[in-house]
Amino acid sequence: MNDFLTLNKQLCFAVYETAGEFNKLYTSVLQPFELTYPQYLVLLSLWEKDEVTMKELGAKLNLGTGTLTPMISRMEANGWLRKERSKEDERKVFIYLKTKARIEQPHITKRVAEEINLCKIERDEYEQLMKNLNGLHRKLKERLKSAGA
Amino acid sequence: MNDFLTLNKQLCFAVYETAGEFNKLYTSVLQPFELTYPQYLVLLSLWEKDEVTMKELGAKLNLGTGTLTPMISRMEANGWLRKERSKEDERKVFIYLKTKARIEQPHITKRVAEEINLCKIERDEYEQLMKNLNGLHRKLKERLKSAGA
DNA sequence: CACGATTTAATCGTATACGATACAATTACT
DNA sequence: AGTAATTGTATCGTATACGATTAAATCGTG
Repeated sequence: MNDFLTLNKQLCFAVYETAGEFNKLYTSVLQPFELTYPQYLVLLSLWEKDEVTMKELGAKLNLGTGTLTPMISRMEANGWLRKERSKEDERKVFIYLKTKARIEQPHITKRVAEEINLCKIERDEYEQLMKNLNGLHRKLKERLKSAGA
Repeated sequence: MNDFLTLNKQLCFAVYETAGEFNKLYTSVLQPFELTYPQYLVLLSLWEKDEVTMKELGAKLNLGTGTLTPMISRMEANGWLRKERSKEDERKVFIYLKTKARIEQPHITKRVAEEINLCKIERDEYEQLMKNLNGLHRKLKERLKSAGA
């Protein structure tokens, strides 16, 4: 007599494999721009609000410096943005988008929108998922915080 | 005038960061068992159906051999399972759980259940998310398939 | 039987992702 | 003024995750 839920009934696995599919879908769209999926998320954040510190960007994307520092360095090497250490507080590093990111934005946005449209996700389905995922995300975050993790 | 959706309204980012939170939550629970989150998903699959081939396991978890082969090798080295090449078809490698995985199952399952219960996810919220995520996952997979990816 | 096509697993190189640690800079306190 | 505490970034080691490639094994066809 098994007392485990099957893999297919685990919410964590549903999120895990959906995240994996999103990764594959975006990777295929972004490859011609020589961007990875997480780098695209960085650009999304910076297109919305440029000139932020590494700390602020990390908080926005929920990523530690172990992930963010090498990623930003790669994006700088590829000409998307530049880093500049603050004169006022030398602990802080500011991120600035370069013109390449500005120029490519409409192209990238258009291609991504086309691809997402082709998935035929209904608007109410989208909104309900957003609402439910945000609720779930909040609960997980609160549980992690109160566990002292 | 910006024509992009903000990061916080992107479904892909909601999935991305929720997956990240699940990873952190499970990692903290599984660390005492010296298991990682993806390894736990492997065990979940094998507890449900043991004695499968690498191909079958990869299909179940939606993972390629570049990810699965080293992961299974690490789990073999840590005593969770063993690999055995088929005599009938030497291309195939079978995976068998070892007693350690059987013995530890109730302990792991109990700890995970406790932790998930502490997240206070309502049953209807859970079921609605599962339904919606499975629908989304199917659409993404179909789009990837028809794009020849 | 030989050979091409296909299948399965392994390997490789690259990019995250994480937690721990180190270091430099700033802030707070005595 | 000196020192401890805190902050912010970088580095390190390990574990995925992916797509491309390689190698061995099997299958199908002539």
